[in-house]
Amino acid sequence: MYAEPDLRELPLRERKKLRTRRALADTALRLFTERGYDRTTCDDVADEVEVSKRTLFRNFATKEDLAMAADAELWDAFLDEIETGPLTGPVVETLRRTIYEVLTGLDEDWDRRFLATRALVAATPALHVHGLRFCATTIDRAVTRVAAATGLADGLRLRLAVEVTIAAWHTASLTWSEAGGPDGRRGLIRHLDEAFSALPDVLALAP
Amino acid sequence: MYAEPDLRELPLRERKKLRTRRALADTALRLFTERGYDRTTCDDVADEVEVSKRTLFRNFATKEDLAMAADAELWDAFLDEIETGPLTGPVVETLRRTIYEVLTGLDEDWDRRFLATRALVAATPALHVHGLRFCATTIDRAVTRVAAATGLADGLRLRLAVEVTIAAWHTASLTWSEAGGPDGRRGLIRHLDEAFSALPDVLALAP
DNA sequence: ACATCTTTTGGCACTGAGTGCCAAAGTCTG
DNA sequence: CAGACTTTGGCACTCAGTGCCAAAAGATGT
Repeated sequence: MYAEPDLRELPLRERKKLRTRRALADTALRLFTERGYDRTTCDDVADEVEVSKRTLFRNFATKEDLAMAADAELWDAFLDEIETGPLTGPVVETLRRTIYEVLTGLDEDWDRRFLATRALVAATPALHVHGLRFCATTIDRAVTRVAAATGLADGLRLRLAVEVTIAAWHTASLTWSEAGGPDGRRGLIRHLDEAFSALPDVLALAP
Repeated sequence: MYAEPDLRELPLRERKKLRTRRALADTALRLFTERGYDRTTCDDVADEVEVSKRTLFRNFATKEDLAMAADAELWDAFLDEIETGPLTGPVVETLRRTIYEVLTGLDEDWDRRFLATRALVAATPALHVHGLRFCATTIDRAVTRVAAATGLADGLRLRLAVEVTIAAWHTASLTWSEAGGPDGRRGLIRHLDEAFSALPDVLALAP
């Protein structure tokens, strides 16, 4: 569903639109990386793709969204999975499993783009925030979904569980990208394993 | 230090500047709440305070900062505390204690402003993100500081500890504000107690 | 192949956030 | 009160993002 079975089976119109969208995201990531996020305007990107600025902003609501398309793919897929898949067992464990499944189902090229995005974010304070945006809205929707599906009424505990999961994700993706993103998504999953297995002892962590 | 012993002891120039800053933040919070964040321009705020837009942006880097001045106060004080105070015992426990200390040391009026800010954020998707920004940059700086002070070299575990603390904070402040912010900061602290004491069992939370 | 309906695009003018610059005003020091 | 220093105002500017509508292009039925 998120792999890439979408190229030749769609009506021409949608195929073109999708191609434009990808060209925009790819070009943006490249230009932002080469010249810097702040020193690249949205017009630059639109020009390079030979598309009007208006079209760019119909595909991506903000410049940040344009830069973080890879993140959006991940979390969209995550929410899709959560809204359709089964939810049994401990919440944190379920969410963790879902992340793994989503990760392995993503586009071939996703690793590279995601890592490049991390580098870009690390170099761009203004973007730093928006990396969290996906996490935040995803948390909200995940909480709603999990509450509905499991009947867990304890809002505080449930939200805490989701937030802790995201904390683990966040930490893992950071350490992974700081290490240069070794071994693609398999490496990322290793860092996730590390983070999740570190969780139980975190409260006791002391100098 | 963050109470309010700053009114009559400062040179006139700084006193005025501080007053302008506060007027801007207060007026902004009021106008944003009354008319809505998106339907209030920065010029509106500047006009109301009878100050040029240029001055507004010398005091607050962005419109978001203007709206979330209360958050900034909290986290600035938190970082100050962390950079000067002692750091012994379990990291999460220390950070928790620091939050409590900072909370009790804040301005009289802080409760009201913070709660109003939460309501504003809840009503404004665009702001939703920036509430996390303080958390994020605070996490980074806190990690650095704690690492330096305790000699904890395990970046992953340390960051995880800080992130989990912030997750608890975030959850608590949300449930507190959703409950209408009962009992001011004492109520907030109760929610924090709840969140922190729920942490150990969160990994096992299941339907 | 053609007319028609629908979706997408381009281009333009506009709002609003945020910045650089410099002169004017205000504050501080002696 | 003079001169140093800081803050402010105002203007012109860049750039992100939007509303609008006409033109282009794909889809559909005959």
